[in-house]
Amino acid sequence: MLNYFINQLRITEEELQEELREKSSITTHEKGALIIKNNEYIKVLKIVLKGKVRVYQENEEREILIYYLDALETCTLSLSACFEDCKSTVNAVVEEDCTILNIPVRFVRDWNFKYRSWNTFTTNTFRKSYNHLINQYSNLAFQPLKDRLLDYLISKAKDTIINKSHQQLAKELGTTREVISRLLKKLESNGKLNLGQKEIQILK
Amino acid sequence: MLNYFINQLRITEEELQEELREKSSITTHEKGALIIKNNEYIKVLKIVLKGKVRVYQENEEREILIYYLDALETCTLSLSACFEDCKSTVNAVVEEDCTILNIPVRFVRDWNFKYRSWNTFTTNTFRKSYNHLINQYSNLAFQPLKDRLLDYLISKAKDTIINKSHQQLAKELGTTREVISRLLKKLESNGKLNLGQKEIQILK
DNA sequence: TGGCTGTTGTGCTAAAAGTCACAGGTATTT
DNA sequence: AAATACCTGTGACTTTTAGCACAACAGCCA
Repeated sequence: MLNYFINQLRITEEELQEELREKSSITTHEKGALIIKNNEYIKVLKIVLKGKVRVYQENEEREILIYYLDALETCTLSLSACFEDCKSTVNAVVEEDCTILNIPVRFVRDWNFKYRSWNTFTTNTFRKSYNHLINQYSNLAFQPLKDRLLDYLISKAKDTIINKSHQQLAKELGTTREVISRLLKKLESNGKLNLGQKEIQILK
Repeated sequence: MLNYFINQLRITEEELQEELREKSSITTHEKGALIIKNNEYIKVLKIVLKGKVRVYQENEEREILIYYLDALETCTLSLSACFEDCKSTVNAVVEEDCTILNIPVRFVRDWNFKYRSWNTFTTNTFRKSYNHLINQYSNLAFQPLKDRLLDYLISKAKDTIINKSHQQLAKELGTTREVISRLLKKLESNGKLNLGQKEIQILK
């Protein structure tokens, strides 16, 4: 499992491979587990080896999705915290049973200048996340909810089907259930999708 | 001017100081100049030494502010582009006459692993920008325009006065002029501010 | 002075999004 | 089968934001 990570990230330095084996730990978590909590100190960098994690902010009754972590992705906010002790401003919950690589923050910082492949990894993580977030931000600013909803469904559909309740969608898009239900109905009558019980099928 | 930058960023490596002197150039721009254009290739990293620059995205008639660059701040999107050739997705316009340090992208990338102080600089730039953007994003998602407007005015006020037209504010917040005019009137009658011609005074 | 441009105020209307209330459906558990 | 929890649909209403139209005023300059 760790070797998979080392290969995928092209970590060629023997010494870093050794450090990773020694200093990191691997944990598994079941769907629904809360693995990062708002306002708690971040002590380890979490990298998803397998499964899926949802990272979101909450505000009273509302939530908004920040990003999903898929296999081989890293929580950028934790990465950021590695360079300066700070508390988390987000929550992370397991969406699909997952295996996680945990690296104590002090090593992450040290390795950044010590190993070239690690430096590439952290830089790329920041870059990708930053670009992704800019897109999210500008969609939120410019696009009506209806469009954001459809885009979101398309991006999340595995082979055209999404198995999420309206309530879940509402939370991820930062709105309320009724609004989503109505928009979905409208999209259905426009022939964009079919609605079922906890199932949405994108057409075409 | 360059020495000021070198000092402020604690660039202690003699060799890097030398490279900076050799390879970067300094340019000056007047208020209103467009120094980064959407959809053009990014060839140099721009660091503001003096003055102020506004970075924004546009979408037909609307705009939305991404960030302001003040003295010693760096355009994070250009920094990101240094690690992979790509086009700009934003515009940058000079708000206050400014002096800019330009560093060709290839050096920025090379220095990242060569000089520790440069590595610290790029990492911190990413971190700060990422955190800032997360905040912007979550404000946009959770706060009504009225609150975002007031927060924005407070953050932009030099000694309680802002000299911007309603139209400008509307653009920076991604909305329209009439909406801003009305919200400002409401804030005025709630005793939060005083309105004048191209002048807003925050009270208390 | 008069014309031009940019700025601000505001009435009216509409669209988008959110809130409340309630009805009926489905799935699971006991 | 009954109870429970979740899920979906929808009417009626409010609030927020947007769009159009037009009036008034300020600042500049020819």
